[in-house]
Amino acid sequence: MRASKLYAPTLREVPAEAELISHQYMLRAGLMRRSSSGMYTYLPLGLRVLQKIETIIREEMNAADAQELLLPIVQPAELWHETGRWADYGDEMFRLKDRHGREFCLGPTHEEIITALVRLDVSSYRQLPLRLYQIQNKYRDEIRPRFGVIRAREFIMKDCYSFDKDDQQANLSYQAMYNAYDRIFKRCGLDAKPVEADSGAIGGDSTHEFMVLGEAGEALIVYCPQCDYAANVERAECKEVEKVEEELLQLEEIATPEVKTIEQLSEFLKVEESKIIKTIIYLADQKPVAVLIRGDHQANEVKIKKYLNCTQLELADPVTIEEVTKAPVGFAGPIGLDIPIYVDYAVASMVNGVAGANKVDTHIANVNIDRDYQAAAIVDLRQAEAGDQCLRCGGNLETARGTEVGQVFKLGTKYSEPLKATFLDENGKEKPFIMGCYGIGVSRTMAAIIEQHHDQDGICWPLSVAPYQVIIVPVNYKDEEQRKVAEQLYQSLRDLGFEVVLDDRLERPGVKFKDADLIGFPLRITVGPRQLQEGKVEVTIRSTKEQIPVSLSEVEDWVSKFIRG
RNA sequence: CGGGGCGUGGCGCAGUUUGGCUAGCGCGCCUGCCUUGGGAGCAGGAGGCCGGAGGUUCGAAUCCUCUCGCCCCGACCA
Repeated sequence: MRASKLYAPTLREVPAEAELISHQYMLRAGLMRRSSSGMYTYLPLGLRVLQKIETIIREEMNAADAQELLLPIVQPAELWHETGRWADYGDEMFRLKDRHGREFCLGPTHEEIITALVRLDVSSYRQLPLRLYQIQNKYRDEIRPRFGVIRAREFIMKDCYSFDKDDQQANLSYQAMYNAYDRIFKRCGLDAKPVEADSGAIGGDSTHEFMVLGEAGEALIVYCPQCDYAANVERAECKEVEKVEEELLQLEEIATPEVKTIEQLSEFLKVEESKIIKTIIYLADQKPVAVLIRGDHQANEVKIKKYLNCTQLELADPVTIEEVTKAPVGFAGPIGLDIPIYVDYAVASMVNGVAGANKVDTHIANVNIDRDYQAAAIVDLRQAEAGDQCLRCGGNLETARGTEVGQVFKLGTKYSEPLKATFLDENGKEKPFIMGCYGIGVSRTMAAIIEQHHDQDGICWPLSVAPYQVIIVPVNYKDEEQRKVAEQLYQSLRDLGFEVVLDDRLERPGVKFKDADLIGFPLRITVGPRQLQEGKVEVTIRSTKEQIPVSLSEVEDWVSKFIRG
């Protein structure tokens, strides 16, 4: 490709819309442009990167015995009614009607439609295991799209679904995908860490997320530096805490005018936040419940939701709180509450804690479980944090941020049962498929790669996903000798099957170097008067900025060795 | 949905508070000269319904009302 004809409009300045490095570089390097909030056009260079990533995914999926197909983007509402997700998905689903008034959605995911397909055509255990995947656009009307392609409303995803006859076989599918993901991300040059995760609305009992660690990440994870335990904080379990043996003191009301937050209370009473009981009133499927968390801990709504087995969980509004506690917001406490009280382990082990008195401007000291209030249950309800003990080895957990690039789920029969997708087993017995689903955010992976491979000058693409492998830059394209050498090299490298751009623009060298760095070609071959005198050109490795003079007769070999090893 | 901010040429911005005459600047773009190892220089030029609608006024980018779009924080979601 000749740079003079390449549609890669680079920008010198950072567009105001971009905050993340990856987002900025994707715009500046001319990989993509925004069309509307959360929707992007991929320009030729961006598309080439996507295709490289997709090729890696296809190779590994095929190697794991998955077969590619292509499902429709527009899906009928009926299928979603069968699983109940037409209602559950809520505003995040893009919905539309055809001219007859029939309802459809733009697929946010494809479990329903693939299960409906397989139930038609697969009826015997002999046809299993079956693993099917596609690379497709997905649509989710995110409440707030952000970070460019990382949280977009239209995005590209590889999704794979496995159908097995029993748990044992399903575990093999899960493991095969898990291993394939490891290889895929490695080949993309990504350092992706598998972490235990919560299964969320998709459902299922076991799941791992593949996280690319970095400041830009939206998810918080905890990991153990001593063993290989790693989990999303939403999922990470916290240990039961042993009760301190201490004398129970008498309840004592304390006037705390205008003291409403844990921080203020700790300051006011000169008491550590860990001695304070935080009483949070939630509405779980519209019914009020109280959750007790230690003052210095964070409530984990995913855990709460899961334990209560409710579909909706939200903080109660001030009116409800006053109704339930008979006090304004800020003075809720467990004593005398007549709604179910769910107590976190850490609170259950507290002795003589401080809590709200359910009375305006008042708190109570020396609150103790069982003696002063009854728990509906004592469970793990808080968010894990740095310094917590590792459940596996007892080490001290650390936290990190991560971007989720892939997730693997064991679904069980969550979809096959309601959709009546069954087969006959060896004994002629009808059984629902044991399913799994496995996603990779392809467009997001591109951004994640940039997050991990860039410097102040631009992107440093790993060879495996670079839009082109080499750029040839004649310092002065008008110079006859430089042009001749550059053109010859361009020809011979392309003949050898390399992906090459020739920068034939009549720009000054600085402009061409800046663009080459920004776009991030792994190799740059500079054809300039200095080296040419000695019959050489200069090869620059983008990632290290290393400059190597190579004689003209050896360039092809050098490049070949670098790229093909 | 709540809070905050922004919409002025392709990109980045000034001008808006205190209305005023041809709406500016930098970058990019076009033409010519010149230059060619890290975003050169000189000269000339193209390009703007000031997001949109309505209103106030002799006069609106500027004031008022409504509306649309975009970004950030949060709630949300995986």
